[in-house]
Amino acid sequence: MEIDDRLHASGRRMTVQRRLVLEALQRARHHVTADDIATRVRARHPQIDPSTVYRNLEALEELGYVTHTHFDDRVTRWHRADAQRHGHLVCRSCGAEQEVPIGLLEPLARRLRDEHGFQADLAHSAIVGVCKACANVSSE
Amino acid sequence: MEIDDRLHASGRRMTVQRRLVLEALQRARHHVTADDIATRVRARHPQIDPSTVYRNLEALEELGYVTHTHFDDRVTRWHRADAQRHGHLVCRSCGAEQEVPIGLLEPLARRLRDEHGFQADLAHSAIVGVCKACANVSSE
DNA sequence: ACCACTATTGCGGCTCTTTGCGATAAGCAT
DNA sequence: ATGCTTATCGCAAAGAGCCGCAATAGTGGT
Repeated sequence: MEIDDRLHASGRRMTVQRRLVLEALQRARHHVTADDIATRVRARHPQIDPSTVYRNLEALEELGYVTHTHFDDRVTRWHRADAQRHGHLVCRSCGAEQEVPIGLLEPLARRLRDEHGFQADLAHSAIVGVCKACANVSSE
Repeated sequence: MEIDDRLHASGRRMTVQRRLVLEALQRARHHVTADDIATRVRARHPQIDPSTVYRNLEALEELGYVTHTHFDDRVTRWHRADAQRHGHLVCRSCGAEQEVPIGLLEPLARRLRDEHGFQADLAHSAIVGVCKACANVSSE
């Protein structure tokens, strides 16, 4: 189903602003912040308010078209929902980011579901820790 | 080792402000926001600036005396580092919070360590998902 | 007790994000 | 095309957190 139809089906409207946010997200490969998007959109259309970008990301997320992930610097990053789902590892020492297959996180998700009835979304927040490189340095 | 000594050993000083932040954290049982602390401290000592509280929490964290955890709302919560470590489950639908024993998260941490050399701190960010109650409601 | 050194503070200001509100403009019916 | 309803927008302001800077005050040495 087309984006426009999905918007309409949920009682929303397609606006110029909405389309621009969407396009910016299409072009962005991965993990961009709302501020990034706002900056890109405003580069060509300065009259568009940042808050509009934030609100549109939210709307598009409710529609299931985009998703956000929390990284450690408490910055939210957005990407298209059709991208391959994956977990994120972030090093608290050097900031390096690494992606891991979602399957790796599955066992924990299953256990939380079985033992607590909790349907965890383990890709929603990055996993913070110390990466291999930094661990080696600090143990020398 | 006493807090004062640890401070000195790291080239820091013990100040009135530092002590007040520390005391506020002692009294607070769990998971308070920096703003909570600031408000409590400022109730009796209005001249203490909020930014000082933020800086002190950071300093005390580097010392290993306090820790912070990210919940799903973008507010960071702090607690004493000597408290029992545990994971957090947060429902994205109703906001309910639940604690789970850290042991539950261990298998994943071990796997990340073994397969990626990554020392994960799985208690650092809350795990977001849908709690049992909300899952039941939405499936009815 | 006094000094010098510098960690820390309070203040002002700035960034990123969210929210309230009146104005604007999609999308539907006529 | 025209009007109506109301989703959405732009703007202003607030909230959370951070940072630079000049003034203040712990600390260790004399």
